[in-house]
Amino acid sequence: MTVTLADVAARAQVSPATVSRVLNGNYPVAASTRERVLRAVDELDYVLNGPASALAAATSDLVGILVNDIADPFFGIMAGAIQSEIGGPGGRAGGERLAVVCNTGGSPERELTYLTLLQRQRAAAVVLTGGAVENTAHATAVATKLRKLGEAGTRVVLCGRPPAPAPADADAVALTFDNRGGGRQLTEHLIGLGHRRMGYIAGPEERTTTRHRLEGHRDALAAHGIADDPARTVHGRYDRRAGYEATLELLRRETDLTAVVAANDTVALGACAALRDSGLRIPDDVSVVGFDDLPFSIDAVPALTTVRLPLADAGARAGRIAMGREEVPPGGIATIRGELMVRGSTGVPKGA
Amino acid sequence: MTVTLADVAARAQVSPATVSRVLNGNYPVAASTRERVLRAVDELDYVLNGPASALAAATSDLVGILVNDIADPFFGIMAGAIQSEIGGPGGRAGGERLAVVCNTGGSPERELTYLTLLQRQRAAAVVLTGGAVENTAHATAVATKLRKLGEAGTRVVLCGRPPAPAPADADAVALTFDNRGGGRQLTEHLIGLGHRRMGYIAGPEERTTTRHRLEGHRDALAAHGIADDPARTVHGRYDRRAGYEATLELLRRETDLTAVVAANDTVALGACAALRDSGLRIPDDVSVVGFDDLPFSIDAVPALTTVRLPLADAGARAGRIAMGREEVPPGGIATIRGELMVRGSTGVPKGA
DNA sequence: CTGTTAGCGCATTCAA
DNA sequence: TTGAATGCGCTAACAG
Repeated sequence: MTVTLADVAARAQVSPATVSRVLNGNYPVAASTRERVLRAVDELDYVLNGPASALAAATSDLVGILVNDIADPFFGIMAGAIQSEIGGPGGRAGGERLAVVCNTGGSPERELTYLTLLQRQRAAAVVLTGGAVENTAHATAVATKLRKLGEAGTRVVLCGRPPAPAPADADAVALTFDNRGGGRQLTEHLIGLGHRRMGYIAGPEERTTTRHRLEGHRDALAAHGIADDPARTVHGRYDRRAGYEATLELLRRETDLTAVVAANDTVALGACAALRDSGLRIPDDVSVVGFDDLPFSIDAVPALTTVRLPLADAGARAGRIAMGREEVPPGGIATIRGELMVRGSTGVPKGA
Repeated sequence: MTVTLADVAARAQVSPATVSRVLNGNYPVAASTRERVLRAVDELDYVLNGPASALAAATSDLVGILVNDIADPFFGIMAGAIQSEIGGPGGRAGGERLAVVCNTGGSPERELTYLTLLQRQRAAAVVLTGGAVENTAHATAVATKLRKLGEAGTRVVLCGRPPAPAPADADAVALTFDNRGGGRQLTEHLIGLGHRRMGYIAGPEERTTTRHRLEGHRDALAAHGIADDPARTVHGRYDRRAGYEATLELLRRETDLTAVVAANDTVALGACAALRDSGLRIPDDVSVVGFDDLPFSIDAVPALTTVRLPLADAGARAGRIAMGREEVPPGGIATIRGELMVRGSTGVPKGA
């Protein structure tokens, strides 16, 4: 039936252990012996049995990557970067690690379920990307789960997510984005241009990313003594449609907004469409800003003013840390700042 | 140390076999017994050992998804859809299945490597998305590998990729996009508007998707007696930058093009940027068309005329077929047509 | 450097 | 409906 290690050993006239050593390349093996083994492997077209290997070694070569939505480039870029760094050194089909991408859809239950599934697989590492759900019960459950994973030898890295609460501290490394600072920069840019009446399209409630970006916005308002009118904030999903509808809603509530601050670039695109469909010009009538600087943002017309997050770099770094190939930042936490990209979608307000 | 099946069995006062049966839900177990077992599982916080389970059962709950680039929404959307369909009941131990996303970057070697890795994991199914590399040696190698996977019980589905050559026929189901038809539609739309001098920005050579779309374009030209000037075709990667540069190159070669046909939407965006930077207006001076209808395409200004591919539907269907939850199309092959979306980026040529 | 010996934790016969 | 026994294929001590 299927070829096993023993078959290879027999053909190469060595013991199974030796074959294993050659395949894993972790022990010294005589060159001639290795040669013989590899030839046998080739001749028999042998493929290692992953599960058996994982069982015996008590660790697998799977790396879990949790994302909210893999169809969203924000996550796709990070996932791709992580995956590019988890491969091992071994050129041969040894040393390679597989990325298990888990789409949580932002659901706490699914997040937990996937974490359990990854625990079941004895994943070598787990990287959680993007904002966390802000729900104490859930946060605790996740932290507990992460601690258990860590205890079982799974390296845990948070990428673009704030550090988990205490119980997980010990193990989990966190690369977090400075969403608050980015939010502040964007709104300050607008204030600097002269804007005072700005609408804010926030992401879903109970999400750290949503809250931090919004807080940055409010920080900027407060710093400049601008009243924060609650009617100017609307919550919605992180997608184009939400941006479109939220913008219409904002316009309905207050017709003389001079700027719209969107929770991210995708939402901003929806906002632009809504403004355009409402007969408003960008930035002449209304300025728009996004967040993330996804690849398509520069191609919007006018190009989107936004905050660039180094998603690929962050993902790559998370991947290396997950593989123990990069030093853990001091305190296990690193804050990654965004960079304000001023482009055509923002200008001085109409009256100015 | 770690809790095992035996521990649960001891606590529930049953045999390990019974616990296994409860967990897999495939055998009849008395309700009261099941109750007791589940309670023990909970109390001990037991998590099944995936590798052990996979070893014993000779099959895992992993599903491989091969993509060229997970950061590209084209693949992200399909991957997400596939993943959403591979869970569900009918499965073992919880019924959940994990998606192993493999980024090949379009490299034949990596494609083969990942296929081997998936084979090693005893993956329950493998879905290959996107166009294939057109290289006889490689195609044969892949086909051989797919056959082996199929023989080992792994279900193989191609999604957005033409059927593999003969050796794999037997097992692999293929959901292929009608790239040729889509390409033809786009160019015919342009010809209908009066265009005669069209530049074509193709994807990388040796890719089925590239070839089919280009052939569709040429079919349309031929059908209307328009000469196919080789100087009007430029090859490049499937990204924005390639579109930008290829467009500049086309403009350099021939200054009076009235339209640019891009290999896909991403490339089209780059083309739009290049045209704009060259002082040309879309569609007044030059019309532009893309392919795929990715989410951002409708937000381009002007909105992109393109061919919509039902990526999510196709992915979902591929996922269901991979799980044996949907009937295989007759002959194992289904062709999925795209839909022409006429939008603002195309208009009558300048002279007309 | 290489072989021998034990399990890793679970699913599944076969009996009962 | 349940239990006892067997082995899935491999790795990791421990010798030699």
